[in-house]
Amino acid sequence: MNYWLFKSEPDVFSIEHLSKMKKQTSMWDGVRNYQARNYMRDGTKPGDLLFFYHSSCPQPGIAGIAEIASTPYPDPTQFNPESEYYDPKATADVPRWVTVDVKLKEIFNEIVSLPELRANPKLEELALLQRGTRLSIIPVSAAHWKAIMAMR
DNA sequence: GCCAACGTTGGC
DNA sequence: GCCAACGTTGGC
Repeated sequence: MNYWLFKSEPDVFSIEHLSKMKKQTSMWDGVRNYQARNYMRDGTKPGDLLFFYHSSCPQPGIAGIAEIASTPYPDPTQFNPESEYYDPKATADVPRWVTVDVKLKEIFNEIVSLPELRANPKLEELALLQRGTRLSIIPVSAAHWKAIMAMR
């Protein structure tokens, strides 16, 4: 069982959006970075847990928890010319991007904010907090997961 | 394969 | 809106 952190801009898709979806489950589409895709394609398994992180917003931080609810499959938006995630170089035979379904597990009463995360000495090596990390899919160790769960 | 120019991310 | 730090693109 692995732990992850998935980033999303709440203006586009927030944990509140996820809570209103049918079965509180949604496809996590639009990942268009190779390293993030590789984590998603090669790393995520049904039952894995993820922190739902809100970025590029007034209060950046971890808003709650979701569960990986499918195996990875081709992201349909890459084939849709109407989508902002359309990739003309992707074909049905050779898809380039993948997605997984995620299911809501818990919304934190209060966001565990980025400054709080930075202030926790146990999280010094958390990949999210390293200089230059911009990945939207980031692995989280069991120890880091536990430390963050204690902060909510 | 190199690298300059450009685009994106994301905190502030 | 600014800017640092990446990633991508494309000419050569």
